[in-house]
Amino acid sequence: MLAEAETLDQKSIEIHISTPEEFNYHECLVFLARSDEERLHFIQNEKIRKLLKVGDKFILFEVSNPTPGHLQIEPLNCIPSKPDREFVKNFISDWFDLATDLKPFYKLARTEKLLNQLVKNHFGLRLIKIDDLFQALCWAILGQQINIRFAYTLYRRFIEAFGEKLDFNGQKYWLFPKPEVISEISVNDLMRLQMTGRKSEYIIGLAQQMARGEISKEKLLAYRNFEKARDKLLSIRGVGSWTANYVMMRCLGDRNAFPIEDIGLHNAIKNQLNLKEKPSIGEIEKLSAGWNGWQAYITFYLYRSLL
DNA sequence: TTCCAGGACATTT
DNA sequence: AAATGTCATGGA
Repeated sequence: MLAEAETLDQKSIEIHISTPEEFNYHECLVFLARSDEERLHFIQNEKIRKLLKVGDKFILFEVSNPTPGHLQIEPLNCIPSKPDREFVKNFISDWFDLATDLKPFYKLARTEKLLNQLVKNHFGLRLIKIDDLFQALCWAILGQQINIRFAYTLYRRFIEAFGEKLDFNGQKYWLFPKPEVISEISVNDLMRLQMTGRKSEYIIGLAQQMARGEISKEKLLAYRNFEKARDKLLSIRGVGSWTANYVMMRCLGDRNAFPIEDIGLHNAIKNQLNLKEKPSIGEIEKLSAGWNGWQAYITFYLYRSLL
């Protein structure tokens, strides 16, 4: 298949996306490269490879930033149709949150020491999104009350056990498992991966709700009201305030989402301000009084500061 | 070995 | 309502 593609003009199948002024590819790459257990994208030589499935077609592509101001996306395993190219383009734009104008955030940052440091250190970092709602919720549930490193181990095992994959030139590229698959497995199937009984129940219950169509990203976005979407998320067993806000931030694009109970957030603030102890929720509420509209971005920048 | 980790839920006061 | 206990395992 590649040979066939190579006989064609490669330029004709490349996709280009122009990037805003406040965009730094490398800053985003550092976040994406934070774990070697990652299976949903593959980074090598500043290039990102990712697999998507559109209908029943696999599309494997490579993202790079050859010159400032735009991203280049090169399909590797196929010659996508025009609608598929548009799909990939939209996916990348959402993944790197390219549509958000960061100028007001950076203007706000000049007024506060904490924000000023973050923006100075990570200029151009975008809030890396998790497109798939089931994936975002599972990742958050896995991350509850355990260290991120172990959460990543569980995440990798889950993907390798139940996800689809494409072999391409000796490398495996994975897709996140589908709710329809996970809704059919047993708690023991997940406990074998070292998940706790609780987490296993949460994830299977969630998968069943999503497989039945009771919960979907489309339905949540159709509310056009983040409060209602949050309430719906909170109705899911295993989803509390932290998880709901985390998913609002990483998947649904709510810039006001603020997982204020987040231990990582607490540690990041402690580091940035050289505090002796982690700040209390009350202290963070005071500290964040002027962050309206940018809580999600600030949280993401604080996560980045921990790497 | 102890304590903690990007919490949620059930139980007890 | 608010505090306390439980889940449960790897990592530092």
